[in-house]
Amino acid sequence: MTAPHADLPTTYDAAATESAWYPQWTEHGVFTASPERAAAREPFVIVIPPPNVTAVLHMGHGLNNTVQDVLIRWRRMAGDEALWVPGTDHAGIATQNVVEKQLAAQGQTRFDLGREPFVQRVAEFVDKTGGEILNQLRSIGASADWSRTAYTFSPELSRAVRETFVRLHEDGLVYKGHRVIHWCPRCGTSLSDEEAEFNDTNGKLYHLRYPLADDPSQGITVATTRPETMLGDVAVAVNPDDERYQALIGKEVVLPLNGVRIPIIGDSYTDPTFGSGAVKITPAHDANDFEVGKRHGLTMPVVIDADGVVREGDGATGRVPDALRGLDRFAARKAIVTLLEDAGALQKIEHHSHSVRHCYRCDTVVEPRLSDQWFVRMQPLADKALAALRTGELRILPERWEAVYVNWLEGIRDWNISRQIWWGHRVPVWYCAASCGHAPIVSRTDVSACPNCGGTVRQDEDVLDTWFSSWLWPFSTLGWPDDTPDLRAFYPGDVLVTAPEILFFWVARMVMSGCWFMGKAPFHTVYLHGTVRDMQHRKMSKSLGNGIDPLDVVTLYGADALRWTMVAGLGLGVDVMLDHTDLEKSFAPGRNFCTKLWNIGRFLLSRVGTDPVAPLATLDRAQLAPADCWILSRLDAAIADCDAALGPARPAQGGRWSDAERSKGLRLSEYAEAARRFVWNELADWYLESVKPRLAAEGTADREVARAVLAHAFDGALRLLHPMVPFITEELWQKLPQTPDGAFLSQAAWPSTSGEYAARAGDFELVRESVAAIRQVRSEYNVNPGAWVDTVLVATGDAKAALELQADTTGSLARAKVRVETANPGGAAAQVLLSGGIELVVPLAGMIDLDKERQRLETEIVQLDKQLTTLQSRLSNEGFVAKAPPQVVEAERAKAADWGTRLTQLREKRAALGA
RNA sequence: GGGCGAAUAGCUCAGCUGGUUAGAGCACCUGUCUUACACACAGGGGGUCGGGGGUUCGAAUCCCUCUUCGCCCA
Repeated sequence: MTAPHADLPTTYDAAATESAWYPQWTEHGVFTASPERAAAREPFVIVIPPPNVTAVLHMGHGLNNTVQDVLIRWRRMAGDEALWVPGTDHAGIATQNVVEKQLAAQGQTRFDLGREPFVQRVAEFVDKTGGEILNQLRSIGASADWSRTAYTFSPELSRAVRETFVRLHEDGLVYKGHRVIHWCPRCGTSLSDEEAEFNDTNGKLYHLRYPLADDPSQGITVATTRPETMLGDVAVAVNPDDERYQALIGKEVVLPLNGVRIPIIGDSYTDPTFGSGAVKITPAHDANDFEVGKRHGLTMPVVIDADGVVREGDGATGRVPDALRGLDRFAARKAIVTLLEDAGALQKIEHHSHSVRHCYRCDTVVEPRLSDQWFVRMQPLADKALAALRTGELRILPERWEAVYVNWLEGIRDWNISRQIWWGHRVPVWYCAASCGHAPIVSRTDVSACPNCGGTVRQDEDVLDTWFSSWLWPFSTLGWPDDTPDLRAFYPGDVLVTAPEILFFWVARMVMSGCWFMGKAPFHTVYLHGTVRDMQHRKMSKSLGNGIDPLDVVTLYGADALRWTMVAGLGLGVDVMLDHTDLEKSFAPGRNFCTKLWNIGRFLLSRVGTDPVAPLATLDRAQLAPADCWILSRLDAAIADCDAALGPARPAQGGRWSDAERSKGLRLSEYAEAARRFVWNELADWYLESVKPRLAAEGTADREVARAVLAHAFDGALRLLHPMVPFITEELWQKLPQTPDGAFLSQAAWPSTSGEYAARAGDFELVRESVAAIRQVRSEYNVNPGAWVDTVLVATGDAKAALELQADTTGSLARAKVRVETANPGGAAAQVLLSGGIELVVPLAGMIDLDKERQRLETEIVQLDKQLTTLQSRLSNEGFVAKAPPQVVEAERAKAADWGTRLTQLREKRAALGA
């Protein structure tokens, strides 16, 4: 027999397939959404978490974007107008850092270039190297709508940022504040609370003794982790309820080293149980001290500058001894400790582990700094974001993150949005250079002259936090503030897929901005996936060197294998563990799955051929074999399982999640397993094997039925798998005889259940059970795998008829000559009791070991007897019968009857074998 | 320091509102190159559901407590 596709290689060539299909999809606009079409069907919208424009793809991106692609491909097939908006953000601090490093290599700083040329240089750098990650996403199959690629620093999105700033200012939510903020001396900018991350640090607690001004023989001891700030102390605070210190409130102490006299004050901020119970107050260098300072009207001398260097700043004249001036803050700490020790002011040093804020971009220890910054008043925004969750407009999966979200929003603090860098959206505020008295001008358009005096103006030097542009992403990418067709069709979106790390940075803020500016949350579901980790459960990172380059994986194993590995391992909120030292171990299962799928395809194409197959609907139902009904019912089950694992795609009613739906769906690993089980364990292991003889019977009507059912079942399998492994499924689908010319699996319909075959699936289950039992006997008796064995199935009635009809199938699957009888022939044989009273008899001439047979029966009898005893004691428990639901009692009774019958039969068999 | 969560087979995890003979994938053991696939097929072993109490006719599932981990926030 010459097979039409016999020339297909036995293993799948991922590289060739991937490079062939991706361009086909894009050329035919498969990924391009249309607002017009969205009028007639449900839109389904995902916006990408924009990677930094200079980022390169890592495993975290691989995971994140695979998940998004699975969802968007699923909904595209399901008939939604699917839109996945891709893009990047300009990553103010990170990108500026990169270019500054380049300059530093030439011995230059940005100040050598000046602001305009520097910004120009960064823009050129981004033009030249930026956005590469979007190309990399294509190589893992991302089906984003590239025609809508967005960038937070584009003119369009910049306009949205400016609109936002001005509108919030008009709403009274943007204001300029003077307070202690987080400052990164290395980046030279302020940071938001979220950008200043806590790191646990083994530090020291220094106990310093400050002598009383009017009696230096007495003093008060303060405990501090930052002795270098003592130069800027303006008070010592004690708790007013602390009896140890009450008498000292109102007295003055003298600061060692600079001789400044400062008061002892009472403030309940002081924790009597911490350290000595007295704390030094340095309002310019600690956010809490700043609040204390304000409450008590204290001065705020600055003794550390923007570079983290100790010197006399505002209000600090005479406070910094010559020996300390110009020292870096950490060098100054050492020097001051020595000086204090020499002065007898250092009482003791304790080990003290505490959390210290670090810059999330460069890991430098954050310096609290007193400065003027732009802030967003968050309370009104947070209220709306909380309401969105509470009303069910928004849900977060896994649900436990909802508590974290609520907790953060309830303790919301104002957001410092100004950054003292150059790469970013400049604050749209102008000041009259002539100081004519005109208030700062907050404007949507550039201002060139003071509206009051007509004099020149200067624009605020600061730029805005990058997150201040990305929090607009779900609508700025659709054209906002203009009322565009895209915005009308695609806002609000559906699902946001990201990692828990940016729940506050980005997700919560997007909800706020969406609710505030658009009146609706930007999505109904937040899906927070796990983290990619190595085998020691460490996060993959460049610095640890434990990363895996997704592009290496694509080269070695294919994009589909990468995607499969991600999705199959992705329980809800569960981390994905990968071995960076052994890619084979990590990705072989994905590749193996693809190979399996490929070989099913090869088999099908070689045996089914390319001749047209009858559509399933045209087949005479009476012609369907039991195996046909079985596999079609299994396909139904797989479809139902996949749907249940993935969906619902959106809330059923009124855009609000009901309690029943709220936690449902997005179980990607369950989806993967349901599809895998169907393809591998049902279609390949059973149906395909059972259908071989039928396909070999050239020219028969039954062959045509088998061809049609097999082609249909595989078609369904490919559809179910496509969102996960798009390349190989498209390649195989294109080869199926029933695939229409010019169609793409990427656009084919997601399958739906027929519900038609389940009732007739049971007959083939008899075969499966028989075959499994025969194989087990063969294995136990070490029957030569190639040898055919005689077997007898003992059954009556419908079961007998069904087994007779399928005797050949059973035989070919089990390598057995199968007879079906109404009575047990007896004699020396291996005997197995199947369900429904059916018996399997395998008379292995000369091989039967009676002891072994007795042992097998005995083992089963003992087990069943034990279980039946437990069951019967439950049934004889009056409490159980009286209080358990009737259907439960009924089910247990039926089970007991069933087990009882079986136990009797087993005992009869054993008796027949003799003692 | 405050809050949230998790502990189920060697590993990663399912097991929803209490009633199954406690499951899956991978790993492991045995056999097999059976003409789609050894990146495979067939068979098999493996868990007193972290410890201790309690509620209940009945607990992996609910409550308390202890232990150990993780995450978020200050």
